[in-house]
Amino acid sequence: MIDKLEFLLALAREKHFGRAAEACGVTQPTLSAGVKQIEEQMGVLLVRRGSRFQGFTPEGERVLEWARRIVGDTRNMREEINSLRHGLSGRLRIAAIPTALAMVAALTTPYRERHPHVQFTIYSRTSVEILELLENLEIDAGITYIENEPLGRVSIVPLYQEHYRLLTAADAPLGDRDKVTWAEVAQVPLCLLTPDMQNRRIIDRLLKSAGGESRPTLESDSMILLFSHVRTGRWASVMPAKIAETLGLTDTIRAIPITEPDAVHTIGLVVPKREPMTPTTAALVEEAKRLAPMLDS
Amino acid sequence: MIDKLEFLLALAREKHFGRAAEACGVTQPTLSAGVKQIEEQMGVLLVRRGSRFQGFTPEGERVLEWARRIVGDTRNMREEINSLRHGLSGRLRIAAIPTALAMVAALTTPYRERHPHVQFTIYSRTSVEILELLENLEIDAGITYIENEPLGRVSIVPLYQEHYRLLTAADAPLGDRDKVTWAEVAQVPLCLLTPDMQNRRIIDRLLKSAGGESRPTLESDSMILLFSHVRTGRWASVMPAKIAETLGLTDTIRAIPITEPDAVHTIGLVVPKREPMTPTTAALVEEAKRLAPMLDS
DNA sequence: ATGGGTTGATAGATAAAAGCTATCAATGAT
DNA sequence: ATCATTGATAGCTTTTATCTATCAACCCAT
Repeated sequence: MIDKLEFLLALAREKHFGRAAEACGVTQPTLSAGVKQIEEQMGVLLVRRGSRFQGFTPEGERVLEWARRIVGDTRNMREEINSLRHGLSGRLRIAAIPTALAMVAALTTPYRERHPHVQFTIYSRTSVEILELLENLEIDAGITYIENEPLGRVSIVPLYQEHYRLLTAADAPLGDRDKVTWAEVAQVPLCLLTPDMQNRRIIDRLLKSAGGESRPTLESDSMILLFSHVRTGRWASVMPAKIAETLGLTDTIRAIPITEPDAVHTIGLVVPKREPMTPTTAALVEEAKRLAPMLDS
Repeated sequence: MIDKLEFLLALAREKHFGRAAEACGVTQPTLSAGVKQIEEQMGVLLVRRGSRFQGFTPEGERVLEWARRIVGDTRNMREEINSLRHGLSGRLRIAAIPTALAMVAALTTPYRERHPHVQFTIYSRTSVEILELLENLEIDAGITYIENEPLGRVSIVPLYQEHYRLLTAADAPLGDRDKVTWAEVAQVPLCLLTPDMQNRRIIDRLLKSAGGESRPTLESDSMILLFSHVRTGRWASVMPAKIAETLGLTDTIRAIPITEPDAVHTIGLVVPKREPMTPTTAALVEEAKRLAPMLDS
């Protein structure tokens, strides 16, 4: 029965019987039969079909919601019992927005000290994708912007505020300043993240409200790429302070605080709201709470 | 898998492989195999055995906790989908303490007006039993004392305060009074519930703190029996006002308010704390909230 | 229109599992 | 010592799950 519910979850993610089957490690007829069996047990059609997958019926959406919970709890049970025997172990799957990647190490390093048998998988994803992954139980925790998160579905631990820096060569325009305003930054050609990233949209908004406009000369979804360009001394970029510091400043490249406003958005750890959590996730939340006061200096 | 978890729940209730199997509608070897299979999947012994059932291991207790949740959610899912198709239907199982039985009709009657296809099963149980039944998913709701309930496990809707009455013949001692004190009541020989009932223990406490002692001339676990004795005119009893009024007063039998203190304990509806609730249970909670202000007059 | 490519359903065979009956071994009580 | 209770085990049967192979509907591009 629980396996069948997993079929349903896979189908919701993949929106395709064949791929869902593959993801579950069964053949397509098996998955089809499984879905049909749930439908018979419930006495309702759950999937809208018509020679191809066309989404779920309203009843299907409800069953899906329950399935997420039931399947999730089953996994949590397994993990908890495992932890009782072997201490914390298993794999912790975390997704973070690119600008937060640099601080993940601040979380994983002390975690690993305490629980050496836990393994990590870290994904770099957009904030929207992170929420989807959380929904679908594909990750255990996300690190992302915590403003306007749908409370009730997730638990949140605030970690730090994003302070922005203008990264530029010391001999470039504005390169000699101790601080700059967003209005000034708007005059400089920038390397920025692609517009599907929330960080980029935030920067766009800040530039716009300072009377400027966002016309980046270069876009990428990789912070490394942006930084490597800045490092040549010929490009400039805007990055959160945390990642700018981590990437390492040379004497020729400066990270200049941008003010008015100084900090706007908060980054936090986001985990599925479910009591009790898995022991590994609970430990991560503990670690985040421990870490938070040390970050926001 | 879920069936196996149900085996475990049955075993926890029945504390006996044979009876648990019967309750699940399978044979004893089948249930034994099911339990063993979960143990293998978890990699831990869950049940302490030794030629007979000896309870659960610590891991077993944890699995049991999860099993309750998972099995409960599965049932809730089924019921919710059913409701989407047929409107509210099914059976609502409620247990109430004896002194609250009289007011159950105030809940079920308007409920039935709104949802005619829902059937009821009402049990008369002690407050302790009610909590056990709730734990084991054997009832959907309880009506009991809500003081010192373990919050977190259950949701509570207060319904009314218990006001006590001395039931006695008009021509018996105290029979002519408009109100009496607990100290005075302590002087009268009474018919009371058996000491396993919380109501009795409450009355004992009230009598004791008024300097009296509880030496009932007659004990029973049935309110009907107590009342029928009072009705002969030769016995007296202490009952909550609600049930005294419902049982019907004659001109020879009076229900005299007992003061100092007047009311102490609150009766409420208690349902498993789980979001979302089954639609039938949610509707019952609604009904209780609607009813509560009308009761406490 | 028509043919190739995709998608999910169906049929038939086989393997896996779940369940039953019958029986046994261990334990406790009389 | 004997008997009753309780849960485990063995052997067999039925049911369920899954696979491979194939089909029908549909989409799209020519």
